[in-house]
Amino acid sequence: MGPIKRVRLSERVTDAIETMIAEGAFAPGDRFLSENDLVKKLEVSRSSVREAVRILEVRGRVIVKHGKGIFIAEPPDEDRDPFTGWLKDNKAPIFDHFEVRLIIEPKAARRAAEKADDESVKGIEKAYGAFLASAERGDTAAMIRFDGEFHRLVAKATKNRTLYHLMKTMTKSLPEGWITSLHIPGRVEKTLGEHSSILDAIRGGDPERAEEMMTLHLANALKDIQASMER
Amino acid sequence: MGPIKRVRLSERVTDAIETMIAEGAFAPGDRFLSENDLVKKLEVSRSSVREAVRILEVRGRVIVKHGKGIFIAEPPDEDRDPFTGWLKDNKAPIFDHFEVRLIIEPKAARRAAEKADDESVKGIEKAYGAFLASAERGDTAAMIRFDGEFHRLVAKATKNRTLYHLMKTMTKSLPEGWITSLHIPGRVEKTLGEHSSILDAIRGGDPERAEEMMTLHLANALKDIQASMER
DNA sequence: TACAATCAACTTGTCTGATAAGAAGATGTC
DNA sequence: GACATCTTCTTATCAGACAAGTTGATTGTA
Repeated sequence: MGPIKRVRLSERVTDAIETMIAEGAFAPGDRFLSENDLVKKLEVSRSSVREAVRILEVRGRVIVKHGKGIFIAEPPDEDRDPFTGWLKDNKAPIFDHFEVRLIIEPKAARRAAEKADDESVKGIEKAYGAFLASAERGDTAAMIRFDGEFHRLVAKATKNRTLYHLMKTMTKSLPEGWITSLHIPGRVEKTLGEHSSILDAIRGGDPERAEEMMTLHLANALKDIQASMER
Repeated sequence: MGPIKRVRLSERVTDAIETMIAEGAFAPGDRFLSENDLVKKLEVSRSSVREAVRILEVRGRVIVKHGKGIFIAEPPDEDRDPFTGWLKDNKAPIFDHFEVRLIIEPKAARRAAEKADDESVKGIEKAYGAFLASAERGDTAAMIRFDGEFHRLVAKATKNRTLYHLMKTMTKSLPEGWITSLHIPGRVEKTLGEHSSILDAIRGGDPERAEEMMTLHLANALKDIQASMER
């Protein structure tokens, strides 16, 4: 074990406050504890509290108003960045999103079938299982999560970390429409079947089929989304 | 005119410090003035200075080290997304980088040949011309820039903004090795020839050839880099 | 001389206690 | 009821102290 990291008191106060907020006792817009309350509660000096509050203010977690108090800020649009940020700001047309994924993912599946080791396969199986379980209890939010996880792990199995991180970004900022796609009648069942085929191909080391199945999967999903949008 | 905005002293100190940094007397990594120096220079209390420094630290402009001082931070790599950030932090292996680009870019070139309008073609021609001019005067830095520009504009010509922004991210954070690739004897001339072929195919609306030429271009570049690394 | 321990002088980190100033409700006067 | 004042919250700033990390010079010793 290395030397323990000395952490500033003011930062521990920051953590403490963030924890309090995360615990849910305060809603955005609410007044938070005053500086003096925090001094008493956390038993630190006012300087430390003030520096902690400054930090949280810059981070956009609270808003401080002279004479009035400390207020909980609106939850910041998490994770701002050009690519991710752009995707979120512009609600990337779902067409564009699919066109890119239809280019990348079949090849990713191919490479995965060529290179995946036991551990990678196990991970993908687990994501598939989690998706299945979520589907059985009708938990759409969880399904979205594990669908993304499935695709990310396929990318990861290629051992190409650039590819993996790219897929991570793409699956974590999906365009509108994707969210509702799992509500399309039959889409969940098809997804399960298609994922299963992809998984089989990767497990069996069949690059050709892996690529083909991934293409099919994405093309089917796109087709269903298009159809549901036309109604 | 409305009521003037009361601005906290600590924020004015923040501005003052940022101005000092912007004026260029301090380079990234340099030690900045100490808290006491700032107290004397700006004639404010140490609390205000400390809060200002806290703000700048959270914003990533300075790094504070206990017992050592305040240091100018590396200019924040604007464009931070998990993907961009990861690329920069991890110096993506050049192999991974090329594998991904070999997947994406030929298809991008194909789509560009299908969809490019006159304006897009003109932009690509311009980037090609700028690369050529840079090559003639041996300006490698400019060549790298216009090479990236060429590839970005091809992606842009597809009208797929997701694809464009993705390519922007990739061409703006190139792995080690890329920079030196243009120093490989003959590489510049080959690049010019290959770019020219790609441009012709896009201009002529020949998707098949555009895809093929882009594949060739990237494969050749990779081959040369590999060869030069083995020496 | 070479080397190690000690010391002195910086630095940032934290605490205490004071005053200034904004905000808002209570209070008193008209 | 309308309005100015007062009180009591709040945050903002100040001043001065001491703790603790870092570094380089000084000193002591072999």
